[in-house]
Amino acid sequence: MTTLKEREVMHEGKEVTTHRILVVDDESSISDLISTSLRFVGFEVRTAANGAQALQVAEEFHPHAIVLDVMMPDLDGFEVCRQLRSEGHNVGVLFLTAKDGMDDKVAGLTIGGDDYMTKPFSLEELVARLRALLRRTGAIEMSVDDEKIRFADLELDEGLHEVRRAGQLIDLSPTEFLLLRYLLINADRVVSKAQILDHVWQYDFRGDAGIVETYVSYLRKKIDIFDPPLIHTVRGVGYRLRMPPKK
Amino acid sequence: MTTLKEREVMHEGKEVTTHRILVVDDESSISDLISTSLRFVGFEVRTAANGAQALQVAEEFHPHAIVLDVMMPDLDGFEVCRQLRSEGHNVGVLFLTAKDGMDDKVAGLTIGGDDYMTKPFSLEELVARLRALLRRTGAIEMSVDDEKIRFADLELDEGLHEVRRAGQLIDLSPTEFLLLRYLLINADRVVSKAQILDHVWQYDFRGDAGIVETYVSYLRKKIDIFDPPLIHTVRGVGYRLRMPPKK
DNA sequence: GAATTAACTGAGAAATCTCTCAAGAGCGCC
DNA sequence: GGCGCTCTTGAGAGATTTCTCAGTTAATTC
Repeated sequence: MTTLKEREVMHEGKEVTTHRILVVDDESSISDLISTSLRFVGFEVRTAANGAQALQVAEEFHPHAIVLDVMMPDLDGFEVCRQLRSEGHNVGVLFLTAKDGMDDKVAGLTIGGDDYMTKPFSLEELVARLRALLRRTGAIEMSVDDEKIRFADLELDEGLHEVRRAGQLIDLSPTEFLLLRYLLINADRVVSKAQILDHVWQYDFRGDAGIVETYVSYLRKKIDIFDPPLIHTVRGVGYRLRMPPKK
Repeated sequence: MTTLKEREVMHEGKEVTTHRILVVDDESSISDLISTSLRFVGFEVRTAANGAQALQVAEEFHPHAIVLDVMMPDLDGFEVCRQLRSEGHNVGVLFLTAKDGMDDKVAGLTIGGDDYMTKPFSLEELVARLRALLRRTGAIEMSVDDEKIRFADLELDEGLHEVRRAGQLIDLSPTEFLLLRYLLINADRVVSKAQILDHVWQYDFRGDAGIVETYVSYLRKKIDIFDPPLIHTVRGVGYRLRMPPKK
């Protein structure tokens, strides 16, 4: 998962701002998972284990965005958010909610530039949503073109959530979309099925890598019926998006 | 197996950083095997026999990467990793897992720049993966060119997992790839079949050296149908990659 | 040059990996 | 609840890879 790094390389020469993200969750396994992931794609990350601490850290860290668990022992996420806002922190928040129980309270979370995801989530999606949030709240300025990932005649638009091959619109399921996105971000590089599983599927997925094969198969039927085929298997290693090699 | 040394020679004049690797495994036979191997290719190695000790050693040794057995009597590998990360050690981890029994827990191991291998593994592969990990986590800065090993008109690209002879792409099986890599790393030097067996095959392989002959034969059919032949037999001793001697 | 030893190669069995398909579970929507 | 859609899982066919073995060829020794 090297999204930001990728962009840094693509834009070499340009100055690249590193964005500060505050991750707030009382389960350390979750906040570790998230912060490791975000650090790796190039964000600067600070963590807090509860609401009070979150307010404290935000004070001096001035994050560009916050990943905030709704359910916490002391202040809940909503309260933390309210206090921050009232103190003038105008920061985008990506709420994390448990799957069930509070569908009602969740309504209204996205009215500002904010967003929310239910646990468990996929790390690919977390990064994508976080980046979208930074864009909406103005922390990142991006041209429309920056929202597109291109490879050969394949084009994935994150903003529009659209995929085109040779200009032709292709309808993908959410998982297919994430999978293709991951392959595109790692274009030309071999990614193992384990990597795909870890990044594209929800972090608590306990099935085996067979599902990746199935989805690659779906994807091929949708985007690789064109010429040339772009998804290549590297036997015993993984998959790779590439132009067919000039033999 | 002298990869790093090789590079040091290639880059003579340049200062070469030695990387610190922490090896953590409770079976001393394994950690000896690994640490001997890594020391030989030029890393600085420290070992720990359990999780608690690993944390302790990491504290003062500040490794660039950790080779970490998942299954250990006290803290398991995941926990060790979590504690390290939460203490701010931003270090890449190469997890070692037993072949069976924990396919489920394996999910999540490749988050960030991390990677994992199942026991038993091949030492060649361990080194290759470890180097890839150092590259990904930024502990080594490498140009794209450093990922290529060249000899004559033969070119092996580790990042792309590709081999070309005279510019022409050649498809190799995983074992063939590792074997060629080993020969390339030791270009111009004679390597015995025993050495090849020890480095390229899994460390618990119990077959005889005949298999090396078979694989050299496969390799010749794929890369040495060109002129000049590069894989030469040194009768009674081993094999050697070289330009044919001008008689 | 005959005997001996080492290396090469082809064939085939076994193991592994990949792809595809299809049945079934889960979910949201009407 | 019923319907349609997506996702999951498992099974089986097919392809590739790995390994062993044995006959053949090549090099070395005497």
